Parts: sequence; C-alpha cells; structure tokens
Amino acid sequence: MSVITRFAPSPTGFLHIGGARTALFNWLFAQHHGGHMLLRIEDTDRARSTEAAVTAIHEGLEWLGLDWRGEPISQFARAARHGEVARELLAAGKAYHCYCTPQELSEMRETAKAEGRSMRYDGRWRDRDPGEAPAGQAPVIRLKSPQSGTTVVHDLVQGEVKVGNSEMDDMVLLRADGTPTYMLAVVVDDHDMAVSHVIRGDDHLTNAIRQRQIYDLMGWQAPQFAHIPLIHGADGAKLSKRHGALGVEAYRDMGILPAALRNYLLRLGWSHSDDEIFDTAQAVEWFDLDAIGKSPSRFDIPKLENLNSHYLRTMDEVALCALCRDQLVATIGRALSETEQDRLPLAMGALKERAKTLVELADKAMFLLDNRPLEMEEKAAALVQGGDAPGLLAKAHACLGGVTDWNHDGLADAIRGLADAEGLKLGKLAQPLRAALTGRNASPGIFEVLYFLGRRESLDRIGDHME
RNA sequence: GUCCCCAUCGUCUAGUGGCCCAGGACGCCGGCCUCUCACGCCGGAAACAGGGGUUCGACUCCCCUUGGGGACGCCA
Repeated sequence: MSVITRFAPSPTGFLHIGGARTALFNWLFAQHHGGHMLLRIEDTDRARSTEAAVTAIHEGLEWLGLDWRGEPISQFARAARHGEVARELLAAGKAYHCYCTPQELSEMRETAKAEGRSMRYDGRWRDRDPGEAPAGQAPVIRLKSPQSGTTVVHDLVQGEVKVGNSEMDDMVLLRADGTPTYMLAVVVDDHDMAVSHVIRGDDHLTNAIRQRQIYDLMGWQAPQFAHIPLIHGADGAKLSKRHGALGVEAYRDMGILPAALRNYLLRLGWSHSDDEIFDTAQAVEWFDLDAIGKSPSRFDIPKLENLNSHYLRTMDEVALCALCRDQLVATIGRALSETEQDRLPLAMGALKERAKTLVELADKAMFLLDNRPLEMEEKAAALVQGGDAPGLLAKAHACLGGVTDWNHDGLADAIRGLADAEGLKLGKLAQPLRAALTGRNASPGIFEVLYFLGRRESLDRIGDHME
C-alpha cells in the first residue's frame, strides 16, 4: 500500500507557522516512504473562506518548497458526495433526523454548564418517532453513535487513545441547510482520496475519536493517525499574532531563508539524536513519525536566526547576491547601478558571515552603494572628527593615492606602513578610515572595504572628511 | 465542569532500567584571536516538577499530586 498524506488547511488566513510544520511533516513522511502528499482546501465554511487565503497557502507552500500531487481539492465542491454518505447512514439506521433548534441546543448547553454537567447533546431525537417532527422545521442529520463501549485510536505519535462512548454525543453530519459538517467531510474525503496517513495538529486528537466512529459505522477502514504537538509562543501560551508568529511570508519578509525555516520547523518536535542541520535530502532519508516528541514546543526566534545564518553562509553565493540585491532594491527604492552590482559579489563573502537575515545582510551591504556624502552614524561621525582624525585621513588619502596594487595585500602594506610611520597601532588609523569609508564603526576588514569600493570611490569618501 | 494529551538546562532536545553526580544545540557569561563588527576556537553557569511505589538498581516502568496544553458548535 502506498503512502498518501494530505495537508488540509482551511482558507481563512495565511499559512501560519503551525500549518507550515504540519505540511512539512506530511510532505517529508510521504517522500520518505515513496508516496505523495495531497492538498485539500477545507472551504466548507463559506463565510470565512477566501480566495486570497487559498492563494496565500499556495504561495507559502511553494516558498517552502513543498509540493503536492495533482490539483488542490476543494472540499466545498464535494458537498454532494458528503450528503450522499449522510443519507446512506440515515437509510441504514445509523443516523437520524434531529429537529432541535439552535436556541434549544444552546439552552441545553447553558443548563448543563450551570448544573456542572458535560455540555453534550442529550440525544432527545435519537429514538423519537419521525412522526413527531415539527412541521416546517428542517432537520439536521446526526450520527447514531454507540452509547456503550470504547472507541480507540492507535495514534502513531500519541499512542493508544481511548474514550468511553458514553462521553460522546451524537454529532451533526449534515446541517439543516443540507451542507456537510467538517467531521463528515473530512472522513468522506480522506476515504475517497485513499489517504493512508492523517498527520495533523494535536488539537484534532479528540476529533479523531469521533471520526473513527464514522469510519466504523460506514464500514470503512480508517487511516493511520498521527497527531503532532502544537507549537506555542515563547511564553508557552498558544501561538498568536502577538508572538510575531504570523504567516510564513512574515518570516520571508524578515529575511529568513526557506531552507532555514524548514530545518528549524523540522527540528522543533522531531529529532535525530544530536543532529541539528539537515538538508532536504537528509531530512527525507531520516524522517519518520516515531521520532516525533509528544510535548508541545515553543517557538524560538534566536534559534531560527542562528540556523538562518548558517544557511546564509553556506548557500550558493551567486544566488545569495541576487537575493541581497532584491532586498537592497526594496529598501532604497531604485535599481542598482552597474558599479554597485559589481561590488556585491566581491563583498558577499565578508558580508554573509556577519548577517543573520537577508534584511541584515542588505543593511550591511548599504555602504557599497554610491551615495556620497555618506550619512554618518553617530559613532562614526565622532571617529572621523575626533582629535587628529582629519589630519590622519589626509595622510591616508595621500598614501593610498600612491598604491599601485589595489588589492588586499597591496592595501594592507600601504596602511600598515602608514600606521608604523606614524607610530600608531593599526586600530587608531583603521577606525577613522572605516568611519569615513562606510559611515559606521563596524564593517568587514578595512583592507577589504577599500578593495570592494575601489580606488576612486575610496579616495573620494576619505576626501570628504579630510581637513 | 467533563473528557483527552503532555511534563529533562531559559529554549529545542538526546536518553527506551545500570554506559548519566544526565549529552548536544541555541541563547547567556568569561577568555583567546583581532583594525571594528562578525566568524572561529577554548572554558563556564544552567535541567530529570513533587510524592509514593516496582526493582539489587530508576530520567527511564506503575500510581497520585501539581503544572501546562487541547477538545467539548448546524467552525474547521
């Protein structure tokens, strides 16, 4: 039997981080077992579903590099089939019409709550004569679920989970307007799509028990279930907007690489002994459900950033230059000149190990752009004005003017030579130079900076601060 | 309230009865390197929630407590 998994988000917002991890696990599991993942959009709630959310989900998955087999399936489009199954259950006496009104139901819950009883539907229409049906009142169809015994789910992550049937009420299968509920739709779809493994968030664990009852009553074989623990915010509470854990696109905008997010999400709740870094091929080879932890985990941005800096340093440099360029263009709002673009690959090696995100990378690359006179950060301004700095810069200007080999070694010789001649430690000369050259007090090595900028630009920038 | 799930350093985790006075990673602290910032390297502080069992021996098995999370919709 081949492995078929599915990712089934409801299109009511972006692809959030928990959903992204669920998708990743489904994808990885399918790949590992030589199967494939399906995408199903759970859009039966017409009021809350939007086309924009569907697009956001597609884009999020694509950005993460997760693909699915075939066309995405719209759950709403399958409503007729869901209704058919509900009526089949009804005809077989495994479901019944219930004429309770919403008000009646909420009153029932209120009283139960007040009396400290469980807030379940009491089954008042379960065995009632259909002849007693109130006229003009459309009924819902409820499952006639077993009232004794236990329903068990062998969860691949959580182990054996059992709930006494007396704990559960008769769930609604088909609403009064004839549309299916989520419980029915999920079961029918997973069955029809031949899904072999349902991998989803822990919040569905108790749903699995109820869904199991539908499978049983239909005489269908239930899929394997794997309920993965939820991701919490840094404070341990449920992940919310407040935590900055938004859609995956928010991480993209923060300058996180998809490879880094994938690695981070995978390691969150899953482990392979002490290993921390996995590329996709390695992840596919190693991933399996038995190594998933059972407890919820907290989302930790610093660790994500650490991973991101790793991927920044190891990724293809040409591709990284392109990403950095795009980021720069986005921040300055204009295209780069040819000279500016040419400096990027020169400097990338030095820049990339100083950045944790793409945004930071672009920021550190800002000094490569032509925009004299440079805007000086406060500390840099002090360096360039302090004491004998202007005089020193004039000497440096003269000295560099005579450099014939404008490369790292040639520049190092010249600058070190000047420092020696002046009886200064290199730092005393390098700092004012750095400030004049970059407008900041921190940058890659000073010889490199000179080299990246080239003779003309370097001399001009120093010239701006000479006396 | 009822039901279900979970519980190792601040965080992610290794650990499936003796290899553990608990290992790795992130973060944090100190040092080295050094023209700044990073990188790198070296070192440090930091955890088995509590209580009962079982056992020659429990982080590992069982029970209780506590704490956290989830579910109880004609939402998904």
